[in-house]
Amino acid sequence: MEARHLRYAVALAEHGHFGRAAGELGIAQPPLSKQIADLEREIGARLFERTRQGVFPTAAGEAFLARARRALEEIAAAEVDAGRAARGETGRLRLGFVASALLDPLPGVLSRFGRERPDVRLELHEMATSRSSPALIAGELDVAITLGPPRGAGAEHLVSVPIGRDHVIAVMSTAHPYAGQPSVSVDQLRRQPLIVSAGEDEPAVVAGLRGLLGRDSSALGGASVARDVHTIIGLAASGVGVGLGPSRMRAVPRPGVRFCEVTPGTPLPDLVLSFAARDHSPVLRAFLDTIRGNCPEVGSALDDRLRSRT
Amino acid sequence: MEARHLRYAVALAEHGHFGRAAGELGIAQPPLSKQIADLEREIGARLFERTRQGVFPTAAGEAFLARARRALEEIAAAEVDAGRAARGETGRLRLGFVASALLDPLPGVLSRFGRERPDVRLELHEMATSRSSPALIAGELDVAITLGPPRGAGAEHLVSVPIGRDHVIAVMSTAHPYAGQPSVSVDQLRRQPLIVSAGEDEPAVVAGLRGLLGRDSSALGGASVARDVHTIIGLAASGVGVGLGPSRMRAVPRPGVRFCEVTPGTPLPDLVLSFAARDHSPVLRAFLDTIRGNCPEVGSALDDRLRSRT
DNA sequence: CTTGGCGATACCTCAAAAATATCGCCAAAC
DNA sequence: GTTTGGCGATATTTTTGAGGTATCGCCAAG
Repeated sequence: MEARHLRYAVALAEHGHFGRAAGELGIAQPPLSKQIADLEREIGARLFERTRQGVFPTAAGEAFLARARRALEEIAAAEVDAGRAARGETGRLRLGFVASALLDPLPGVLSRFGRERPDVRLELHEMATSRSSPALIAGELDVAITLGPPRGAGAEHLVSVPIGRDHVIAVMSTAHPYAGQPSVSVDQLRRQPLIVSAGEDEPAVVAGLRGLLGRDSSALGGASVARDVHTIIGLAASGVGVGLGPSRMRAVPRPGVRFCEVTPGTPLPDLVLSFAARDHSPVLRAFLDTIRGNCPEVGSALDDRLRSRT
Repeated sequence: MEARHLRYAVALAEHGHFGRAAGELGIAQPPLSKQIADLEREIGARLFERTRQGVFPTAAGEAFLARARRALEEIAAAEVDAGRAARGETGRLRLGFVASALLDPLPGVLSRFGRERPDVRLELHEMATSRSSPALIAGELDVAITLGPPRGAGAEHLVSVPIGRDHVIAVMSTAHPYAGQPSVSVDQLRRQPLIVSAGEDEPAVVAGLRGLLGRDSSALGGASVARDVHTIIGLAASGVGVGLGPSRMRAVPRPGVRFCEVTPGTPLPDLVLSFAARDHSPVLRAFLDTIRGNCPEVGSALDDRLRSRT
């Protein structure tokens, strides 16, 4: 049995007349008669009662038509759904990201993506840089935002693009003596109680600080340690000391604190976006477009990477 | 889009291999490749990813396949449902009947029909003989059991068959003086307080009784009147008098009463089954078969009527 | 009795589904 | 390195069957 039989039976039931139903279907009457006859032979039962007053479904016909209409709806929906999925309007995107990405690029990216693709299910997983690459390679994530490019086995199957430069800045209470300065120097920092992030979560930031303060970083030894930037800012605001962290911290709105550049400027690992080179999913594509629109630093690097992948 | 495309796509997804899917479908590989290509062109999106490791659905393919499977299920169900409806295994039967039919043929008929056709929805309507025929003609009933054949406008479009003869019998308490007799005579009845059914519900029975007792039926004038046979039997059991009613009363199980033939024997109108001559519904057909099996008096009369109708 | 409308039938045409043969590609084996 | 084998795509032919035209048979209305 073919979808044609369903369409013809439904049209015949709607018009109650072979000639008019055939006209509506864009065919002549004899083929319609034949197709209905074939259908009835296949079912093994008369589906329509032909009378002078018109053509009416039998009980078997009614049972058939109910199913036929639903089948046709499913077929139409199959075409629509597949098209929407192909255009990336529906589907799922599993995003792994380091917590600091939540400060700067993610809020804008996510809200914009959610507006542009309301029917895409976003699955967000905050995770350390080191866990993202294996998850991408294993197919457990579709896209990841990490600190620095992915490494480890299978990293060559990933495409990655820097989406945000970063460097160390200081944060302190507005009441702090240095708060009036445009920037603070390393020498000044050495004389301060410092607050830094925990090494395990963001080893790159800690390494950057060590580089900044010099090998003899006795100051770091006595620093307070916080697990995320919100805590660093909170401690700095309460006057415990001067906080050090990624420039991304500026995105946290908080009265009573001041952010300062640190001299000399000390770069931190880039925020990097990566995904499987073989993934051509349209949802991923749409997400990359959103990233490009929201991260000015991306530029044409992403297009280059997309063009050169397998 | 045709059902063929759905079947091919589902088979391809199941086997992950063009050649094997084609084999399973009973076609060669090239036609399958072409049909899938056509389908993808119609949808406007690639539905399957061809890799060295096998053929896998894309996101669009998954969306399509989910709908396709449901559509195919509906199509299969359409065939099954239509077949079942055509064989009268499902559907609806609206039966109008006089109350006295509930005494004798209906209990057996209904329980047997319910066992044989568990998925047919039975709609039972107790109604007076005079209301059944119009309801049949108007299409509000599928079949009716009446006292005597249908009359009135449109009755010629009905087929009717007697399914049970009937005559007047008496019922009395086992303590009654006549209870030991094999039968009671009209003369004996004239000397008794009588209990008869109400005229409006079963005028035919009352007419039969008047004929039995003679024109000068003063006895009837003073009779007690009950609206149904159960009341007649109940009153007779309590010794109020002798009840008169259709022989069908015997079917009511009740200790403490005795049923007697009345001499001379007085016929009552036949119980008649009728239905629309143009109704060829298989459910009706099945019901007629059950009637035939349960009512020995029907014999071949029903077959004759079925054969001769339009 | 005739006419007209409707569905079925007969027959033909042609599009397209499927079969056969072959190609191109890539990975694994030698 | 070359070869081989497996797989999907392509080219070409064959065949099926969907659809078109002409016509029939039937019945009800005029």
